[in-house]
Amino acid sequence: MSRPSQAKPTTAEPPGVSVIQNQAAAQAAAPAPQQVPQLVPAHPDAAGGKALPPGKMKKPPADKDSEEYRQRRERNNLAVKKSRMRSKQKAMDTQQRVNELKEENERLEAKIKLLSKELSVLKDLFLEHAHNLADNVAPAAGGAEGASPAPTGPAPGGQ
Amino acid sequence: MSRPSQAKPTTAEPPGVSVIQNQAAAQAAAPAPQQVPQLVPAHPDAAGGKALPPGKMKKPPADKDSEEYRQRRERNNLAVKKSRMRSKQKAMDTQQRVNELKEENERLEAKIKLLSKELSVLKDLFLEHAHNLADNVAPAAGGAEGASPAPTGPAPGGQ
DNA sequence: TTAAATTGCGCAATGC
DNA sequence: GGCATTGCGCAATTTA
Repeated sequence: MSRPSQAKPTTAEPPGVSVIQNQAAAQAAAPAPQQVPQLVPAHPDAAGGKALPPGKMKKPPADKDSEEYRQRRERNNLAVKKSRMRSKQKAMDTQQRVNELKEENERLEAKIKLLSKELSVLKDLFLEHAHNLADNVAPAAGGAEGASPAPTGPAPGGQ
Repeated sequence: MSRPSQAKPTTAEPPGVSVIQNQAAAQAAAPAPQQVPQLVPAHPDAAGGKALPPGKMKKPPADKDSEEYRQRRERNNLAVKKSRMRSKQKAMDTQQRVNELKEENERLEAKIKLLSKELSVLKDLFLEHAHNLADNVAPAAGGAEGASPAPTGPAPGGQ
């Protein structure tokens, strides 16, 4: 799970409240409040003059103590959480979709099987009838003409 | 791939207190050294005397300078990467599966449509033939011979 | 230009 | 004891 010391309500915390402050508060009773070691990376622009539209370089490295910095961080943390939740939800939805589609496919296959069977039966009937006609109408073959029902057809219709 | 030299300040924290720890992330492609304060919960054993099985408490606070610590971290980072890659791969596979199933679905539906049509045609032929029989056979009670229309069937080929 | 969303990454807790 | 998962925060990037 996550950090035990961090009380993380499912609902988003009110804007303007820092998580770090929450944690600090959580152990406020404990002595020796620690201070954040702050390392500020060198300003990127130190190297060469950027060829950008006049007037503005990149960004100042964002002071960590800045109120605005904390605010941005917190907003981003929120956004990240949201994004991740969505991502997970989407994954689950996709999985579910797979299941649904699988089911649907089985349904369709069953239907195909049924239709095929029906078709096969009808075709057999046709053939049988055709044979009967042939036997009755064109009795060219010498022999009994009235007795040749041809009981079972050859079962046409593959698939 | 190997970690760039990460200068982590020797922030030795007193046991039993939360502290903000620095974290650095750097990539070869995107060199952007970041020093990120991270919250570390207090050592759990700090509170009261724990009644645990003999001889073993939980863990020593894991010296961040320790060689073994760095090794563990690095291994874990590797494992995390691997796990995440798998996770993403799985998600993509699932998505692909959805696509395949959708395709299959369409195929099946088309087939059903075709079979239905064939069936419909055959049934119509049957009906038509039945009518013809009724028309030809009913009025003349004599024999069942005479004109037998029975045009050649459309010979619907399955598949 | 700014704010939100996404993405890669490391840390730590926890599961196995 | 070690790898695998998971939640989380930071920061760089991308998108709107």
